[in-house]
Amino acid sequence: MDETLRKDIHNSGVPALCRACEARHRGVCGALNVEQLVLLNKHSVRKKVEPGDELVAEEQDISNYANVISGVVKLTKMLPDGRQQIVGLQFAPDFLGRPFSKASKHSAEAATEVELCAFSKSLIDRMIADSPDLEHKLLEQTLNELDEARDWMLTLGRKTAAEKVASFLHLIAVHIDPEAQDADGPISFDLPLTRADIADYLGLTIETVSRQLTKLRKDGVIQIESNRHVTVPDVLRLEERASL
Amino acid sequence: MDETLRKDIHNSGVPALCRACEARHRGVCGALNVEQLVLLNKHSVRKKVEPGDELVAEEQDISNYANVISGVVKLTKMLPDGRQQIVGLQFAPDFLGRPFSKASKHSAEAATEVELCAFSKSLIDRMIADSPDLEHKLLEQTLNELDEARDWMLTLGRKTAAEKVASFLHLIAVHIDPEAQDADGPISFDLPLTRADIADYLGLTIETVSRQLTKLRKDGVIQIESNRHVTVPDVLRLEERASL
DNA sequence: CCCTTGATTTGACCACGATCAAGGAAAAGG
DNA sequence: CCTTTTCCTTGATCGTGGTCAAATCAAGGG
Repeated sequence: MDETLRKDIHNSGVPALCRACEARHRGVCGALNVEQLVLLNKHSVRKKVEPGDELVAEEQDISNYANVISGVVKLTKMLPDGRQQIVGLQFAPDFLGRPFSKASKHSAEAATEVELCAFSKSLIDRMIADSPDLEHKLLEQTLNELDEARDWMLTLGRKTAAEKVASFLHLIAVHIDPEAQDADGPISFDLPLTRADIADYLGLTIETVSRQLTKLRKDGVIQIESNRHVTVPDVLRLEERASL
Repeated sequence: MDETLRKDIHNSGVPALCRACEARHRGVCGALNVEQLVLLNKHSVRKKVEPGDELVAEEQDISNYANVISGVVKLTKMLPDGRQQIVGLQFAPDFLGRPFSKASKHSAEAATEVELCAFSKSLIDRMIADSPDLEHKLLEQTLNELDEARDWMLTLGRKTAAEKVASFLHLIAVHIDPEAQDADGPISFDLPLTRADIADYLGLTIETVSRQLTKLRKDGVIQIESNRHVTVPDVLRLEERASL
């Protein structure tokens, strides 16, 4: 009783769109009070973008930030001659943007269909300046991204192709279903990336990715249906293959 | 006149050790007021550690943070079977530590002789909690480290051995002498890492690193004296070799 | 239904970087 | 000083993963 009442009070004034939004619960918006939420909501817009759509180009000036509501965004970097590397994946409810810097150091592109909640950089920058809670939340997310980036450096620098592909599948499995970490039942999910994207994420070619997936399938570590849907009967076996 | 007077006032009360400290000017201590500086100084201790000394072990609980005063610290991760990857290098006046997490996700080891200014985690954590400026500074450093990590992922995933070694030399050159970025005169420096460390940073073997250094030397891109001292006559040529 | 288009798989071959092995050079210790 | 140890270089050979090429599969569109 009291419980529900308090919840109502707490939600009163919260913009409708925010109420069910993951960004409000686990993302940066969780650091905002009702007043700030209303203000931000007034200047934000929901967008749906298609796979392949570019959100921010490398070196481009940033005018907007966004929260990922659903889907997967890939952050990529390119060498002058065109070789490409995916340097990060952002899932809901990650914050998308680079505070305190005018230009982005990498490009951001929708890997799947993506829903965004976009808002102006200047407004957030102002809110950051006078809301320590928001800055704290950003620091936490950034530290987590740094940890993930460094984990991935180990994968890129020292693992074999077979281990890289297994590591990738494990990473996706865990991100799609955080419970999968230590579940012993089978888990299954759709790959959010094409073979070409997977190759760019792992520093491999698509042929090698394909061959290693086939190998995992033939060895019974995974099942693949229609190229995108993957089932992992035993996460522990996958982890072994990934040298985790 | 007025200038120097103000400076005196500004420095009055500042602990002697901090006055000439880089961490105070470019590092996190720059975000502290005199009072905080005095408090921190009272609970901090300068240490000198030798190359190879381990500062923080992987998975170990963290009880201390530190500023790097001089020298280079390498952050490393290891696979169960012993393969190792350096996931970051910290130079003065970088902050060393992982706020908001009990255990470290990587090990930290002195690559050269290193001077540290160490202080207790709990004190800093409390100072962070009520000093938005400090948290802001930490966020900035973390964002920069994230950018660097992602830059390096491109190097690890997509560059050839030759390009990796050139990229490493360029990175060190720029870190030792930030002006080197666009200088056209020759620059020279001591390598802070052994061949083995360079290999671990680049995801290569020491043999390959050695061969590529020899190649760069024979091609006149660099000169090497007594294995550690490197001279780069033309930074632009090095950048070309690094595919920057 | 067939044709087009793009994504994925598979095969044959090759090269880059790893591995194995030895020798040389520089620093450390007696 | 010479010895020992560590670090670095160089050479010979091997194998993983890249390259090139073709076949197969899946999804729309006419």
